[in-house]
Amino acid sequence: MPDGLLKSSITVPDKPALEGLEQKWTARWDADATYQFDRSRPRAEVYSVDTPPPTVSGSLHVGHVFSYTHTDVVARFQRMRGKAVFYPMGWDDNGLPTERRVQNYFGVRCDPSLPYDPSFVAPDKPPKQAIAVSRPNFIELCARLTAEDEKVFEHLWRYLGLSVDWQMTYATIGRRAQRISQLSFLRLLTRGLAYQVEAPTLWDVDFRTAVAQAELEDREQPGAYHRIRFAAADGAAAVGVEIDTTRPELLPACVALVAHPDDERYRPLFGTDVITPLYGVKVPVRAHPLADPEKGTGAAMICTFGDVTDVIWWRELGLPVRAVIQPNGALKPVRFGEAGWESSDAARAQQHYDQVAGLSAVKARVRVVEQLRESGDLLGEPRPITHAVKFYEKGDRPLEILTSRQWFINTMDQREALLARGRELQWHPPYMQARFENWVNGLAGDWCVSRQRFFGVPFPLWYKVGADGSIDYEARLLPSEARLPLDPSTDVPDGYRPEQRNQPGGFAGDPDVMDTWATSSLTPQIAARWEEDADLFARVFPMDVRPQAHDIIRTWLFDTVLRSHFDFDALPWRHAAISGWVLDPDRKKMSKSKGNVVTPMGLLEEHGSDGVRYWAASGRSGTDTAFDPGQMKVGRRLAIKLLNASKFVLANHEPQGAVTAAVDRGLLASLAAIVRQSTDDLEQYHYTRVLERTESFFWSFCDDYLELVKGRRYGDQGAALAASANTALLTALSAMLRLFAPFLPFVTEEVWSWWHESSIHRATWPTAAEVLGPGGGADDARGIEALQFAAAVLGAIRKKKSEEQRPLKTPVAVAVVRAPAALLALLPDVEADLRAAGLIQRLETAPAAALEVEVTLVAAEPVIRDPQP
RNA sequence: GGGCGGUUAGCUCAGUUGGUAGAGCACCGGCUUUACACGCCGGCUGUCACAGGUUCGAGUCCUGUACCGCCCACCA
Repeated sequence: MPDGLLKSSITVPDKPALEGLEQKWTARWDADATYQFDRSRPRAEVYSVDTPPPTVSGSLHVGHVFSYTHTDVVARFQRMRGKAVFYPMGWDDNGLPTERRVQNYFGVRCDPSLPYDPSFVAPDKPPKQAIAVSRPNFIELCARLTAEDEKVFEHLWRYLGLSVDWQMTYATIGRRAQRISQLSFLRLLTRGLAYQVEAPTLWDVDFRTAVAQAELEDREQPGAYHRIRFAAADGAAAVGVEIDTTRPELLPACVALVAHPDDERYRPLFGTDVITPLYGVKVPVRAHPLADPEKGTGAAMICTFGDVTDVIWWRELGLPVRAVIQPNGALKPVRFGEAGWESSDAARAQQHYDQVAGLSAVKARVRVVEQLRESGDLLGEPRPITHAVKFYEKGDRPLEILTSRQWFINTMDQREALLARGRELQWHPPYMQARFENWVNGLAGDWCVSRQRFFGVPFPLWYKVGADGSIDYEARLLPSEARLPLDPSTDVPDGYRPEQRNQPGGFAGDPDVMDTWATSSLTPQIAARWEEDADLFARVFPMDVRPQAHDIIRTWLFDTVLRSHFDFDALPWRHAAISGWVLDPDRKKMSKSKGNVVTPMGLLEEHGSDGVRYWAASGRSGTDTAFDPGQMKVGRRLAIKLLNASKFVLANHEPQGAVTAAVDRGLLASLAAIVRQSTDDLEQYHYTRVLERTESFFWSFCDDYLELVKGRRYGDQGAALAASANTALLTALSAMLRLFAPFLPFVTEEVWSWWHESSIHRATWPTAAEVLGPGGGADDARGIEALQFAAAVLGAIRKKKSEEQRPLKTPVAVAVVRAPAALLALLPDVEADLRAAGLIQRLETAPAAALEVEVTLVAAEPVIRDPQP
């Protein structure tokens, strides 16, 4: 029984309505475990989804509703195709956004040096002065707040009708995610694919943490070129070098000047030394091909570190480090004259520097410029410019580059292998693969995965502390995998006692947490319960699809491919379904402020979940889509129409019998073709076409077919032909509802329940053979033509009535159908239906080259109007 | 500077191997038609961005240009 269990009798409400369907059916689906994953099925019969875990510290906006609907449509289709759908839901509650939200919400700040206070209770209202709490206390607050957020999210997802298995949830800060993150990391470490190194690192001075290349963004900022003179070291006054810089405050960090090897202006100076203004520090003039003769004066100041190019020069020219920026962004104290800070006039240098030490970069810049002006080393006035500056995407101040000890995961060596993985993956739409290749080809360094933050997955290891109390980072103490997850700030390495923490001869925990992407990149492993539930893992991994938006191809998609490549030497999924964004009507990305005005729940309540899903499903893979409440209204109308048309079809379903009438066969044959195309399209993630075609078919079903068979189904042409109509109606309705079910889960379930015991979402996806029934295909081409012919004649009659502004129930005195002989030959098949539907009293035919219908209406009754006063 | 998409009706968009330009919305007109007034019927609307080329024939294929959007790189 493809349709599921039939009820013993059909019950149709008098006035079917959409109101309340969301509550009614979400409760039923939950009670019936309609979307529960059947884990008895082998991998070949499973369709598994690597659902994107939304960031719970943010709020859900229209874009989420949009893209999650796409995934749900495909998941529902696969379920109806007979697959056991593994459709988990994760919550991304790990990382900086949560930290910030918790700080503001509770009025606390994390101080990792404090001990855990089990009796700590957060105040009702956040105090003005933030309360310092320990890392475990802080994490408890994070967990508490995210748990509340997750409830709100889950409610919205259920209301939207996502067919998620709510037994299968995870959180990126949860125990499982921590264990898997740590496990994968330890294995990478053992294989030499993760390593720790002290090196220049991108650094956010507000969050005081390292960040990764993938988390950068450019912002246009005002700045200025300052031309500064460096005197020659040997005192030859005529010789000096002028440079342009936008960061004069880094002058004390200058370690060399650089120009292009072929630049004739500077060739004589290569190998000589110059003296920094203000500080009198001797720095060499060097040659490097990355220096651009066209920029500024052609010579540049190399500082440790002003930008990424400085790092390259520093490394390739073997220059020393002379760092001045501290982790908090302020200039650190420096003693001129000491090693590394030798000066030709240490007292003068110190006097200048003391005025900027402790200042932020921006304030120091102002002061340094004043000093340069006073000393006469600033040539001309600063020339204002606007230039792009690198920011951490969540940060407020430009990134600095600091030398620090960080963990990295090897990526640069894997480029070729990753490009091959990208080609192996099936992208929807295919052109999104180019984004991936672009990113891989543009990688500038290995992935920095350590963050100097608190609410994240800790690195699961310790270091030995030497007899002198210093940490020996080479002497790592690694736990056994069985101990994971663990927190080295509270857990103790094997063979040590808690009192030995941070003591000479004892141990110290790694202080950092992992980049949130280092955990998110393991979502397939987390959802599939890697190394915990081997049976489940084998049934769902590698997964079938990763749905996600295009802006995080460089992060989430790339990182996940990388981790799976390392952990399994395989792709984590076969398909990547890339969704677009929701745009404001003015074509800008839907802004957060606007997203908050138009809340998803408000939209769902106003237009109905089916109406909103209808709009969402009109957005093709990869294509940005305009926010359009008009389409939601259209979707809602479609849902209402489904209720009413279904009511009509089911109102009179007896007798049933063989489908023999031409238009009936034509209807089912057309529908069979749609079923075939829809199945193919959905297999290829082309869901928009399926909705369009099905909708278009459904409207012509209502407008033409229903009108044509209205009389016959009640027995006007005898029981056999009534049976033909009723069977065709019921067959078509059943198939259409199932075609609509992935898109409009609520209204289709409601209608289905009028005559079925079980859920439409567990029903079998329709097939062409089922729709055509026994003997299908015999006369179907003729049937399709007959139906189209009849609809065309009916349309001509309506047009005439409309033109003459007469009611549609006006009888037709004479209808002359002129058409080619082949068409006219179909007339006997449809004549009775046509006469009834068009109220045609006399039907004549004549041969003609093209179809043309001449309609003469019966004379109108004289209209008697009351005389106007 | 490199890459990727886009440009079709007032708006949002389809257009699948090249064969007379489509849908919905909006707009206009009409209709109480026992499934639906949360409805029904009908109508109006186009130099398919521009310029070349291939072809009997181009929205569709090729070349170039312009504009819009996104990604990346450079940013002394």
